[in-house]
Amino acid sequence: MRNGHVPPADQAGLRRANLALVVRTLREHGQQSRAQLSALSGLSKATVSNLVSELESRRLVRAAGLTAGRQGRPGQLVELSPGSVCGIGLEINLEYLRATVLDLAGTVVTEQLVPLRVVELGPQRCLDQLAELARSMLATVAAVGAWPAGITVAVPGLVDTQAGVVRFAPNLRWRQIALVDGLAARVDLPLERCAVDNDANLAALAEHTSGAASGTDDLLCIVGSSGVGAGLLAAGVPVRGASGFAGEVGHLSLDPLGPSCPCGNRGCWERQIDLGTLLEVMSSPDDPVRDPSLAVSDRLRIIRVRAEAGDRRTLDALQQVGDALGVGLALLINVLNPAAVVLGGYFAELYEWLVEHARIQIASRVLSPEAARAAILPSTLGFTAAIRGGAQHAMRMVMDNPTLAPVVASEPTEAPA
Amino acid sequence: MRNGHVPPADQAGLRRANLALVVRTLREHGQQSRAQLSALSGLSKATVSNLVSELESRRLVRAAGLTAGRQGRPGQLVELSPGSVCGIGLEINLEYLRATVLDLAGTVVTEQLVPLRVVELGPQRCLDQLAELARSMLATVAAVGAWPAGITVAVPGLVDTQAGVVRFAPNLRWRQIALVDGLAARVDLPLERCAVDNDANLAALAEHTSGAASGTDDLLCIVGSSGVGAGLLAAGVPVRGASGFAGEVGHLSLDPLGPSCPCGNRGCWERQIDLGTLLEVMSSPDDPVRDPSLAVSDRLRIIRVRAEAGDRRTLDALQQVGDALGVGLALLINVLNPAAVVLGGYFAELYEWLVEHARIQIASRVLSPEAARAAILPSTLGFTAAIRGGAQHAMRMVMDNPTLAPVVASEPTEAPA
DNA sequence: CTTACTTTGATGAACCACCCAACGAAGTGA
DNA sequence: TCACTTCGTTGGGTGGTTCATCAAAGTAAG
Repeated sequence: MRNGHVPPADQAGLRRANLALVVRTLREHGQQSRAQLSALSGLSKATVSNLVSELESRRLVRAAGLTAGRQGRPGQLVELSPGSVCGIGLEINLEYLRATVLDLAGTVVTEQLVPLRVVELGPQRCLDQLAELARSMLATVAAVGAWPAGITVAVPGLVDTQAGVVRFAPNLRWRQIALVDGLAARVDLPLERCAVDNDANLAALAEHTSGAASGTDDLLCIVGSSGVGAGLLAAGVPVRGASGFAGEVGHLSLDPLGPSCPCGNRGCWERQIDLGTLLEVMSSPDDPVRDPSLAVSDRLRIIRVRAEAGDRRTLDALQQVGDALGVGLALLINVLNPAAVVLGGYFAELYEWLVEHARIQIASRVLSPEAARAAILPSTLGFTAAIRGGAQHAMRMVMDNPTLAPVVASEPTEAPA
Repeated sequence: MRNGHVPPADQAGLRRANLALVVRTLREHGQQSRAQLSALSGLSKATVSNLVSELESRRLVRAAGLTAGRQGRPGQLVELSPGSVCGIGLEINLEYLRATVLDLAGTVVTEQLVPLRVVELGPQRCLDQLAELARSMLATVAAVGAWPAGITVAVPGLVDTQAGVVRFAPNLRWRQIALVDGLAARVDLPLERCAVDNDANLAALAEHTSGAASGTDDLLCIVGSSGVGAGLLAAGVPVRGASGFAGEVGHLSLDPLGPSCPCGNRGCWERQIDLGTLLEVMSSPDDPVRDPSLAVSDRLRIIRVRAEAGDRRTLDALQQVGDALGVGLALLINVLNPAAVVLGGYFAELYEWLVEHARIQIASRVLSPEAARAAILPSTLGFTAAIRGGAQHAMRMVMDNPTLAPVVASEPTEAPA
C-alpha cells in the first residue's frame, strides 16, 4: 500500500529542511530577530540570514520592525508574512458547504457558508457547488494579492487521502467519490495542491496547530455531532492506519447488551453519546427541542438554557452522556495514552456539564495514573475546527517545503550607476 | 514532555541519512552490487561507492562475490556484514532471564536462558543477575571479534523509554526501577547504548523487521501470556503515547457486567483471554494441566494435545477465548486500522483453534470492510519475539546512524614501493 | 584470437549548503 | 565622545553530492 521508498537526502533537501525549520520556529515563537532565530534553531547566524532572505523572496516572511533593544545593536525582527500565502479549507456537511481562507499567521482572510441539502443534491452537483465556492475563494485570494498554497476538503466519512477519494460517507450517502480529481478538474489548481481528509483528522490538526491543545504532540480529538469521529495524532503525526480508516470510534461496542445500532451491533458508543441520543434521553418526542426544523446551534442553545436553569431531566441526561463519554475515552486513553483529549463539536458546547462525569469514569478505568492524567479540554475552535484544519493542512505543505512558493521579482532598492 | 526541538539539518546529517539509506536498502533487498544499490536507492553511483567504502571501514558491510553476470562487467556484491556488529536483547520474565545476540543479518550469534524467580529475588538482585548475563553476552561478542551496538531490555510492564525507567511492572512487582542506569553502571557500556522497552512494543518491532508481518508498516501485535500486552506500529513508527504507556489493552473493559478484575473494574479483556482464564474454563481445579509446577510450554503442549484429540471442553474454552479475542481486536482495528494483527505469546501456539472464532467476531464488528480485511497472523517468532525485537532495536540505532560504529584500521592491500 | 559491445565502479572537477571567524553597523551607557 | 554590547553580513573553508569521463572486466561474435 504505502510506497516505503525514501528519496535519498541531497543538498536541496537539506536546504528545504532548514527553510522549514526557520518557518516552524517563527510559527512557534512568533516574531524573532535573525540572531534569536539562530539561537532558537541551532543554525548559524550566517545561514539564518541566508535562509530568511530566501523566505522573504518567496514572501513567506517579512520584516517587522526592530527588537526593543536594551543594549547593543537592535535586531531586525522577522515574522511570518500575513496575507501573502493562504490556505483554503472547504467543508462538506449535511446542511451546508463552508469555506475558510487562512493566512500563515492563522488569521481568517475570508469565510463563506453556503446552505445546501447535500444528500438531496447528490455528489456530482454538490461537487459543482463546491468548485464554485473554491473558485470564489481563489478569486478572493488573488484579489488581495496572495498566493494560494492549496485546498483541503474536510468530509465526514472514510477518506483515502492518498488517492483523494471519499470511500464512504454514510451521512452524506456518498460512496467512492473521486473528490480531489473532481475538484481539481473544475478549479484552476494542480492536483497536488488539492486534498481531502476526514473532518476529525483535520480538527485534530487544527487543535494541535492553533487550538486547545496547541503544541501537544499526542492528541486525541473527539468530534460529536450526528455521529462521533476521532482524529488521532501520535508524536505530531496523524495516525491514519493502513487504509486511512483509523479513528472510526463511533461504532466501538462498549456494552454487548446495550441498545442496538443500525450498524448491526449493540452498545455502540455513538448510540450512547451522539446528539440524537442526548435529545432522546432529555426530552419527550413532542418536546420543542426535538423540532426537526431546528438548526443544531438552536438546539444546543435550548439545552444550555435548561442545564443552566438546573432542569433535572436535562442534567441527568448530560450525566448519562458524560459517563458514556468517559467510558469510551478511558478505553482510548488506555490504548493511545494521549497527552490531551480535545472534545469538539457539540461536546465543546456542553463541555461544562459533561467533563466531570467523564473524568470520574476515566479516573476509575485507566490503569496507569500517568496516562489518566491526560487533560480533557474543550475545543476552542468549535465547529470551525475541521475547516481550519483543512486550511492549515493546505499551508502545511508549503511550510514543510517553502521552495514550493513562487519567487516574486524583488524591485532593487537602489538603482546602480 | 517531549522536547520538540528538531536539530538543524547539516551535511553530517545528510551523510548519516544516506549511509542509513544504503544499509536499509541492503536490509530490504539483500546482497546488491554498487550499481544495483544506486538504482534502488536513487543515489548516484559515485556516492554509493563512497558510502559503501565508509560502511566497509566501519564493518557494517562487506564484499560478497560477484553478480552472476549475463553481460558486461560483473558487479561486486555487497552485503550486510554478518558477525561484525551485534545487537544484544535481554528479557525479564516471571520465570527467567533470557538473552539473545543477533547480528546485522538477523542470525542468532548466541543465546542463553537463566531460570530465575524474579519476584522473589527483588529488583536489585535481579539487576545484578541481568548485568552478569549482559557481561557474558558482551564477552561472547568480543570473542567473535564483533562490536556490540547496544543492549535493549524487554520488560513486561509500563516503561518510560526516554528515562530508561520501568515505571510499573505488576507481574514482577516492580515500581520505578531505573533499569538503564542500573545496567549501564554494572556493565561496561555507555548509557546511550542501553535501553528498556515494553515487551509487546519490541515484539511488534521484531515482527515488523523479520517476523510474520515483515515489512507491514501499520501493525498491531498482541502478546498473550499471564497478561495481555499490545505493541503498536503506525506508519512504521512505534506508537508510545505521551508518556510511553500506549498499548495497555489488558484492562480494556469490554463488558460492564463481566467478571471483576483485580484492577477494580469489570469485564477486562485480560480476564477473558489470558492463559489463566483459558485454563480455568477448560479444566477443573484439580486437573493436572493446572499443576502450578508446570512450565508454560508444558501446559500449552497438554492443551494442544487435547484440542487435537477433539476434547469438547477444551475446544469450547478455545472458542470462548477466541470470541473474546475477536471482540477486543475488532475494537482495536476500528481505532487503529492496522494492515496486520500478529498474535504472539500463547495465542501463536494455539493460533489454529483461535483465529476462526476471532475472525468471525471481527467481521461482524468492524464497520469498514477495508479495515476488516486486516490479516490476523500467528507470530513466527513465538516467545522469542520480544527479545529479538530488543536485539533489533539495539542495532537499529546503528543502522539509522552508521557513524556510531567505530572505524577499524584497514591494513593496506599492497605495500607500496 | 581478436574485436566490438556492455556494464561496473572509480576519479576529478564543479556545485551547493553549511559553519567559523572577522568585521562593520547600530544601538546604550558613562 | 568613547567604550561596550549586540546584530547581521561577508569571505574563506569544509564536506557531501553530482556529472562526466575513463579504465576494468566481463560476454558475444567473427
